[in-house]
Amino acid sequence: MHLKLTTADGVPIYLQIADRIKRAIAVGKLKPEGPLPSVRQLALDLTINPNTVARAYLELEHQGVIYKRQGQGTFVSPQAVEAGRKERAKIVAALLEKAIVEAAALGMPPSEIAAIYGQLMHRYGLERP
Amino acid sequence: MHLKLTTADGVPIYLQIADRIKRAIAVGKLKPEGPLPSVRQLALDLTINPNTVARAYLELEHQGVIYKRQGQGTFVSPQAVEAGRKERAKIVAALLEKAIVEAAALGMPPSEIAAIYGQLMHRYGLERP
DNA sequence: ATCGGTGTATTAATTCAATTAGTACAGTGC
DNA sequence: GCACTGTACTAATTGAATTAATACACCGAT
Repeated sequence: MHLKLTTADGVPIYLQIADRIKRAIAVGKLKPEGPLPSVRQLALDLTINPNTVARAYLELEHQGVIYKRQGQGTFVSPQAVEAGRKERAKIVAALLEKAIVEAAALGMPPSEIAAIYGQLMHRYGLERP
Repeated sequence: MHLKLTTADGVPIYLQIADRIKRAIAVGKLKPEGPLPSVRQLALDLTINPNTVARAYLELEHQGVIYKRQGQGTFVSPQAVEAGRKERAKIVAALLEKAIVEAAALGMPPSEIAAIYGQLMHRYGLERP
């Protein structure tokens, strides 16, 4: 488990850890049911506090990407990939909802919301095939 | 100019002031080219620091809702209503962009983004006529 | 049972941004 | 020059986020 952390470029350590692990799973470096380094071990490697690693793991557990067995260790969840997909959907839905609720609160007509949405999707090349 | 401020329900004073003034304009209580209370006067009324009022005015100026004449005072911009509309669009666009950029970064296919968007618009009854 | 491993809980130190205020400065017009 | 306008700069306060210290609780093998 070789993680490279950029010391404080603004992104919290625990989020960096969580992100690296999710990528490792997506790429296949970490396989379902495979063990993650222990909280203490990873903390030693990175010269940080065990609690910081624990927090990263907690984040991942909430996302359903990993699970823990008390006294034994932490493992990649069998449905890690699918869980990652659902988590993505949740994040995006929350952001979209925020925008839509704000628009509605400001009295913006649906047609205008749709127009802005369409422009943005187009700008980022996200046309439907 | 009677503003009622709920002391620290979490919303910053300067934002509350800006909001009240925008509503006053929208409702017609403040008319284009009409004067706003001076920074000092309003600060006295509200028993707060002039700089706090100034900050609220700065916010509104950035949004094109008011303008200042040095040494004379602050006035409602002629295009205040239209400016308010544009400001709304900017806010909503920024929020939507955040969501779309995040979705793209997470590798979510456009069809899925569109699906979530559609669901949300439907949930909030924002169908196009 | 106890040892060496696992994760957890509680609390505190630190840092950082946001908010507000104190105070002194600068422009305008009578 | 006086009385009014907004402005600049600095500092106090607060509150949330992040990280760490340290002590606790669980598991499995010896």
